Amino acid sequence: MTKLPKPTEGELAILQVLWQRGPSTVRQVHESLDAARATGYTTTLKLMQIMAEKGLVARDQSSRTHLYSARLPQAQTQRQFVTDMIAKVFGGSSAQLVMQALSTHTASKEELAEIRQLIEQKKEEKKR
Amino acid sequence: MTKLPKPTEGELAILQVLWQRGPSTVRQVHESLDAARATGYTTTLKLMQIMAEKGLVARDQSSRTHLYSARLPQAQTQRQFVTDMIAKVFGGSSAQLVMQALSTHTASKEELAEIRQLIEQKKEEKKR
DNA sequence: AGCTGTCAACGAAAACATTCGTAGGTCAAT
DNA sequence: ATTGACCTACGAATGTTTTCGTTGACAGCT
Repeated sequence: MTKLPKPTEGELAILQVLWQRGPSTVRQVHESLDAARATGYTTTLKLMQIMAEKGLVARDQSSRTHLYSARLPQAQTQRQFVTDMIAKVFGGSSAQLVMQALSTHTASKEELAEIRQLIEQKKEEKKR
Repeated sequence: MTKLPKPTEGELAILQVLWQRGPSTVRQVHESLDAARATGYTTTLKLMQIMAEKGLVARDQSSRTHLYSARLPQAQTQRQFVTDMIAKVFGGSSAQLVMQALSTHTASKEELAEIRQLIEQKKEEKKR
């Protein structure tokens, strides 16, 4: 298993769509992106072709309009970015990242409860 | 007030040093970086000059060896990156980012307590 | 058969980021 | 006054990412 490269910004935007929609054609992706990125169709196509080369996406060529799907699980990519960011922006402190995220971006009551539960669990683990 | 551009990777590494050390010369920054980045002195210099142009750092030219300092508070930059990342990698869900960070990167007991406290506070706010 | 709209492929330009060599200035010690 | 160490400035090469124009193929319609 060759390690896949870290997606660039543009690639990330595409992955986001693929994760959300599941396997999609270039046109579908391009249209989903349209709001966020003002860019031509061939740009999206090219990017997706490059991603296929890199192995970031799988491509089904059986019909004329190819079907692309993400090869990386979303969670794994998220982990990669979080790790990177903790090192590069938070000087290694994951707690600082969490605090920053929590204090500026409010979560719902349910989410807060979920997070709290995770913390309790972590604390239990510490005791042992 | 002109909005400052998002720092690139290399710039971030330099900012990191400036935040930690306070105002520093190019040499000091370069030496601090040395472990992490295998790059020549003039590369660091150039990067810092560019950052000065962009407004990311302030430069005191009064003595021959210039003194550079970060113009952005660390917390503000962290906020910028977190916000960006929530949008681009977590599809807008801050809670997911927090969960991801907490579950893969363990924090100390004290930090966990601190985070928990912040959550309790948030929950109180929700009630009102 | 000829037209039209849609597609993938490709190549090249443009934009951006990183790297370093070289030159010229200043300062202090010899 | 010359040398050597150290500094900034500048310009150019390299590398990476993004962008798009053009081409040729295919499919459906008239």
